[in-house]
Amino acid sequence: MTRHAVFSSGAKMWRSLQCAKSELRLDLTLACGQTFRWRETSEGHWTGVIGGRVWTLTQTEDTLWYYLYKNQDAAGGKNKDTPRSDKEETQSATSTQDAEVEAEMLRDYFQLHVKLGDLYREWGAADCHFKEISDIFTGVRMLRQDPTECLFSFICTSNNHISRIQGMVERLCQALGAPLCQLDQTFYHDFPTLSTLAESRVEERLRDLGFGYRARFLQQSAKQILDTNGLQWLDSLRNVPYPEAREALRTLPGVGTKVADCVCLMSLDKSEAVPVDTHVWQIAKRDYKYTANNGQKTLTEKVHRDIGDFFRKLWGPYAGWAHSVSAIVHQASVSFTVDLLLPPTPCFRFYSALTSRDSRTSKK
DNA sequence: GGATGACCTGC
DNA sequence: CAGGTCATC
Repeated sequence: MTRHAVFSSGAKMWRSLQCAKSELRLDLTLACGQTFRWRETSEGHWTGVIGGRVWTLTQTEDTLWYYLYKNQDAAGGKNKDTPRSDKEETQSATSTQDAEVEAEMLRDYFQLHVKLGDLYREWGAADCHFKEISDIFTGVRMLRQDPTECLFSFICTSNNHISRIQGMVERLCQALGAPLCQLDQTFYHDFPTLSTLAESRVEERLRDLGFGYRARFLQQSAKQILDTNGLQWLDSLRNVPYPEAREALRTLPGVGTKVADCVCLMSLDKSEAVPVDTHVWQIAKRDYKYTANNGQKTLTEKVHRDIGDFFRKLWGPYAGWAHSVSAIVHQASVSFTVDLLLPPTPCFRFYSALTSRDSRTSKK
């Protein structure tokens, strides 16, 4: 049986690329709520799917190491769109070329061309609140996710909590995604395709899997994309301006302001998109003395826009990236293990300030 | 525009 | 109630 790869036990099978921890922290980046499928399979080792392949990643101070598993071949020609004859030969022949392609996939997924250190300096200079948390939470980086996976994962997030979302996305892939490989006792699947998600049986199937009312949103959004927009539509939104992409997404059932902004930011290259939820709104009022729309009781469309504009003005064109660093403190209070918060103390101040505020408001 | 309530499920 | 969306008033 194939095992999850561990770095110390087979280093020669691993490949690497240069990447400082200050530019990328795997643990924070993969567990901060922007993606729901990565798991820490052993200490410091993260296993997940990129581009239809299963990867295990780990890192040392200046290096990102990766192990790429071979997909189990679906015996009996189940894989209809990959004629195997010449593909396998070229694959085994040119391993250095493969390595460059693989490294490029990772650079793309982690957007390593964006210099996070420079951005942190700019955000810290413009915003003292950011400066206070940035020393502890370095290397929090926006992923460039597959738009389909991002969209349908985030449709699952409405009125929901992280632990349940993770289970739902897991079951979604297991039930409807193409099998990739098995490692230890775990089966890895690709994210379902649009055409699979659009099948009419899908709603009932997902209801049985505990998706609730979101089951219909998922199926109908997939169907609407295929029927009225076309297979390439989602990907093509990478090439249009942020406001246009945002409004386009909002025509889909189950996609409102928040989900549209998440998809724009996390998969459609809109680094200025700031997903605004009630928590971000509280932060804006408490930490940034945000006073516009003071009388509003609910998160209206105008409040969304104004708060987004507020942070874009504060943080600049990569405001969405900065937002995710700031939001991670909230994540820490909900789902992170305490050791991530350990060494420096300022973080504890922030952390306890936050949790005490939360308990106060929730008791009200 | 803005406010309200229903909507699935589970910890 | 949970990191929301939709229909309705």
